[in-house]
Amino acid sequence: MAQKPSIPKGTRDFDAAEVAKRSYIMDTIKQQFQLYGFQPIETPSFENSETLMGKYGDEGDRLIFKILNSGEFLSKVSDQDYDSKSEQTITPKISEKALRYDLTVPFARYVVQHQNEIEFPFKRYQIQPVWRADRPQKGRFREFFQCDADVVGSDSLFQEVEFVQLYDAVFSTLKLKGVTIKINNRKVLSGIAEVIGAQDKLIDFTVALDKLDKIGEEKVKDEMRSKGISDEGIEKLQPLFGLKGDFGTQIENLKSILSTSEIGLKGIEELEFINNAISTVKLKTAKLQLDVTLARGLNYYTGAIFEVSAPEGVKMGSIGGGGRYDDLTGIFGLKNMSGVGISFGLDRIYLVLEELNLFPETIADSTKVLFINFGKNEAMTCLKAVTKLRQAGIRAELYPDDAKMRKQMNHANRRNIPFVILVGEEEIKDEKFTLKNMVSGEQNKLSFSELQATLK
RNA sequence: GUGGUUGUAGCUCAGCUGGUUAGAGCGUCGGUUUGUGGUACCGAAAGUCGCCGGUUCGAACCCGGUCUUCCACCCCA
Repeated sequence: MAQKPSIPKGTRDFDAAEVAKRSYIMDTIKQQFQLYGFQPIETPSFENSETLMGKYGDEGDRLIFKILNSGEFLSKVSDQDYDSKSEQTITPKISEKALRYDLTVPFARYVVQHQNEIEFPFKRYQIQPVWRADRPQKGRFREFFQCDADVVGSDSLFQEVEFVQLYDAVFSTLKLKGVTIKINNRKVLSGIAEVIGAQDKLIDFTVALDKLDKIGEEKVKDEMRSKGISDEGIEKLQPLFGLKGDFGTQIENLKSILSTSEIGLKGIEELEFINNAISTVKLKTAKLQLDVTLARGLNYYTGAIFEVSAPEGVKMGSIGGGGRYDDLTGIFGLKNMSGVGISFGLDRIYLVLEELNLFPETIADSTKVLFINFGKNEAMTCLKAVTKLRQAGIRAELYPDDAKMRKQMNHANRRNIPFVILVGEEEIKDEKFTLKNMVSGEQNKLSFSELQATLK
């Protein structure tokens, strides 16, 4: 046997059942997006490198798939650059395009590029694959789908409120109960950094803080020290590590910690507004939780930060994330355009639904009736009937070969086709069809109109 | 990018401290049953033991490299 073909690391093939389950999730998300007034757009799978590079930090640049130029691209590299063997020097000279890494940056590019045609505030959704040159592991692939909804052109916090509702609506519709929508605010994090005298180390500080529940208080402090945050600053953080309780209690504690920070108090005010609004309209099944250690996300979040974690007991990274980014389009030259958005991780939601057995049984609808093939003449009669049934909207097919009955019946079984029809010499003579129910085993000789009525 | 792990028939996996013709279950194909499936019984086909190299009289098994799988770290959906 020849060497078996394969697909690249971190990619997958999907069979019919998997496609059906994925569509079920996608359709649910799409339906809610539309219900909330978002319009679909699509962007190319690859962008100009400069659109993507530098938008996700150094770590992100490493994970972007670069596309090699066409033609004699090496001849454009000078001997000096070539000899340098420096990836950073050579890559831009041999690669001018890259696969999209997420949907947010291409969206920002889209908004800037089409700013004169867009009616603001602009609400769009986008469901497309993205690629990351990451090492695969649980719930992490090199090709995966993101389902994003974003609004640009409005500072209103009602947008944040609606996104919390949208998360709740989608997961409730998917019957995925007990998800936690974690929320934080970049301004609160900035305020804390300010209070401890580490404004300039905001990213290092937040990345360390984010690991609190994973590596524990002491190691977080170690990491902060190693990044150059002073001991007295870390001392001031102490109340933060013990921050517990419901939304309101945490808010009150934060107010005293941040009492001297204008920006911190602004962040608290925003969180309070969102929480109050959600308390008023109520969520169906999700929980909204304030998590001051939540600091993930990209360098461009400026206000709210969201992350959705799977119900307790399911080992899975976040199944959604998002936030407010005041300045994203600024990178592409369009100022004063605030945006906020969220993303659903389709592939991870799939794994969670699978693990909890939450997919409906009936999503994979296949052929309803299979005509058994007894030979050319009989098959011709069947073909006419198949054609008419299809015109009536009934999924019907004819077994293409006059194989042994056992084989044909087995085929119907394996594909879960609920009915077969047998047409032999006798049926042709009587102008009847023998319909067999593959579940009960019962069978009847019917006229075509009776047949059609039964299958309808 | 770092560390660990996995690879044997179409699928899931056995295979002892290296030792003759590498096994099982499921599936496939054929038969019992030439127009009646799911059950049962009988039989058959099917593997360069991931790939390349090394050690050895002898390698699925030991060693090195490489690819792949899965897991953790970094980071993230």
